[in-house]
Amino acid sequence: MSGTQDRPLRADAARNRAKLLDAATEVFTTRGVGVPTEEIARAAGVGVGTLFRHFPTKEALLEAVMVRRLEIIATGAARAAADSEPAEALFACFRLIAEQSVGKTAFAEALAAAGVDVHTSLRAPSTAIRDLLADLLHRAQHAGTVRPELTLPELLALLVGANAALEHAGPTPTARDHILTVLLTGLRPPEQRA
Amino acid sequence: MSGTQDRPLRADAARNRAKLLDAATEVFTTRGVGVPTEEIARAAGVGVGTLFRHFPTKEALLEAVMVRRLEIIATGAARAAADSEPAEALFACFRLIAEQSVGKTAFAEALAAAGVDVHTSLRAPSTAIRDLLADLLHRAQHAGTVRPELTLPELLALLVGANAALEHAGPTPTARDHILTVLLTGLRPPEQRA
Amino acid sequence: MSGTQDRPLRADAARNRAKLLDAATEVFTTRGVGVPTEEIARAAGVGVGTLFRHFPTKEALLEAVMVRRLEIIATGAARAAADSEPAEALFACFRLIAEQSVGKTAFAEALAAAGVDVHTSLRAPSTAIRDLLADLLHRAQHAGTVRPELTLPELLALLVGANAALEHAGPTPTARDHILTVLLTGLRPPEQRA
Amino acid sequence: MSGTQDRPLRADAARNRAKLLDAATEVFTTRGVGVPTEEIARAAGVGVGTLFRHFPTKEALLEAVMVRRLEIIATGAARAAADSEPAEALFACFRLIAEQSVGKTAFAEALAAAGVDVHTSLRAPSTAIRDLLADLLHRAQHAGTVRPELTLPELLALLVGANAALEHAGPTPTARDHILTVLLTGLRPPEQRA
DNA sequence: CATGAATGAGCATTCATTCAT
DNA sequence: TATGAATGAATGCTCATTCAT
Repeated sequence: MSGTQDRPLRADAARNRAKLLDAATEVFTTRGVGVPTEEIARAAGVGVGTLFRHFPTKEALLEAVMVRRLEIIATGAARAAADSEPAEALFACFRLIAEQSVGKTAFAEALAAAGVDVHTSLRAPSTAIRDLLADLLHRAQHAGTVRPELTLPELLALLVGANAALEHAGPTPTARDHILTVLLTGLRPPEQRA
Repeated sequence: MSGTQDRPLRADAARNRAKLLDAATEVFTTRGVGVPTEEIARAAGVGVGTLFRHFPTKEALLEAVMVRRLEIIATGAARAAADSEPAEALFACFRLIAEQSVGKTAFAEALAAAGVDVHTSLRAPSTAIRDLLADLLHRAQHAGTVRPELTLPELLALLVGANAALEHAGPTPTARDHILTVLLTGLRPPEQRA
Repeated sequence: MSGTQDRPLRADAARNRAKLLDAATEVFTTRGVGVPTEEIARAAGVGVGTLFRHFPTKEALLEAVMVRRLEIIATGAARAAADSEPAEALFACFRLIAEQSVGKTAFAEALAAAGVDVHTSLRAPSTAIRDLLADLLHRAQHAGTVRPELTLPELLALLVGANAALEHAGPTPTARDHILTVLLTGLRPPEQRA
Repeated sequence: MSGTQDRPLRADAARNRAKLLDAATEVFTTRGVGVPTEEIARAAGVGVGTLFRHFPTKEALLEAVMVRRLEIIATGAARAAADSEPAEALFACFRLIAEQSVGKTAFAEALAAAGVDVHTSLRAPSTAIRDLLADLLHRAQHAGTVRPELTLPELLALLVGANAALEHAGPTPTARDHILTVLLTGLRPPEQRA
């Protein structure tokens, strides 16, 4: 269930991998993708060597960070899809993505890639999300709660846009609400009202 | 009226400056901000030395590129504001910004900065845009054609979002239209219809 | 007791640091302060990266070289002061400095700085030297073996001058002796004779 | 009378040459030999192009500056030699050189070169000085007013040393006097007194 | 296996010198 | 002829990646 099957991974090695992933997420998020690998290693409390043992490349590390985020989103999105009616679930997805992407335009780019090419390890989770959204979109359109002319790629683009807008809006809840309201209202067909 | 008063600039020097600005815009846009300065110089058909004579720093060059974009937007936005009623003008601004920002998340960040700090030379044009949008927003809200609870920062965030969404959507006109429609419809107050 | 407390430094790292210091001393001395850092790295048999890991700046490297020289001088001067009577000790200092400064006007400048500002790490050893010389000067003047009107700054200037003269005189022992004799005789008060 | 015979040099060209020489002397002296050529051109109130028309190389300019200094010294030294008895004339030379060399160890190096190789244009004036000093030295030694064992190279080295010492001592007249007194006294033979 | 020192290609920037205006 | 813009080799420094300890 967790990607490629390497041998089980010794307890401490697994711990280090996790520490690295956490540190990388934190550091990439707050200080950008430009930070030296050494910083990340330091933040994780390990040496660079260890970092490179777990992730053969800086890019691989970045990828792993993104995979994890995508998995969280996929899980959340699946839950939302099960619990609510389609348009509400879509709303929930916008929120989820926005939350997972705080401070992370670079991440949006990755999500963006969901529509096109991606590094292999991103394929699985992003396809999952994509399929789920496709399903929600169709169902909502059938239910007449989302504009019928919207295509999946357009919806993905809007998700990326939502992410960017919320990232730029900062943490104020009111602002975030207003922005999401605009987007969500816009998604509904003309004869509907929120 | 246009910043620091340098001497008029010799004909060829001006030509080179322009070539550099064009090349930088192109290269930064298509290949990101990470490209070596030498690439840009080469693309402009000049030596690195020339680049640095005109822009003392890579950052300064980036800034100049952004200033130019902001100025184009400001001009276009002003024209739109004069020609149409407020909500339509706002619509026009979304388009303008999206067009000027093709392939340019970094640029969106700059626009974003319109709301916060900026390098001095970005101040003027971004303030101009900001003021114009503030005016349009107020007028549209008075006219009842835009949701009354929206604030200027929120509108700016939505602009950034629109930019990101359109950038990700690619050049297909239909997709772009659908996306803008969603956003614009969402901006209108509940009792209005597009 | 020797400045900033870094961790003990791994064996090979220490070896490289030493190699760098030696190479830098040699290269700076024979070819001037203008040599590219790469030359120094090559001379030390390491990569540039290593050089910059040990000394964050070219200037820092130069400083380290000077600190070492000053420390050697300080040690030797202290020994001389303990062993001989003041005027003789002063004589010994002139020699010491001249030996440590072969081919090194830049170094003289550093010593010069003993009288004025200096980078922090040069402070300690240069102050030590300065204090020692101050003491020797006073004692010699009390003993009536050095001109009473001479001040410490003047003595330092003469040291710098001795250094320059000997550097220019080259290695011939006779010439060096003659020069030192002139200087030392000059230091004695009128009613004394060498 | 002024080195290589180029065609007479138009009035304004001559003026520019002079301005450049003055500016270079000033700038090299106060800010070191490292200053960009453009600075010097600016200080002279001309363009770089003009600088390079007059002096084909930065080094050539530096050389010209030194030649002029050497000529001044040579002239002064000649006058001193004519006016006073040998030891006094030597004293005068030390002063002269020190004055011409304010802030200029680099210059001392050049003078130093008087004893060895030199760029061709420095040959003439430095030889003149050298010959003059040789003559003064011999006469003084015959008169018994300078140590008999001193050779010309040693005297030159002492001049360089004097220059360095005075440069380091700064402008205070007392200090300069004390230093010169030490040196001059040291030059006298044991049985003499100042 | 972890560590952190070593490596060196890569990059921004400077500056002596040339050449179009 | 004077000007100052253009040139590009050279330099100090960084950072992903490797490897000895």
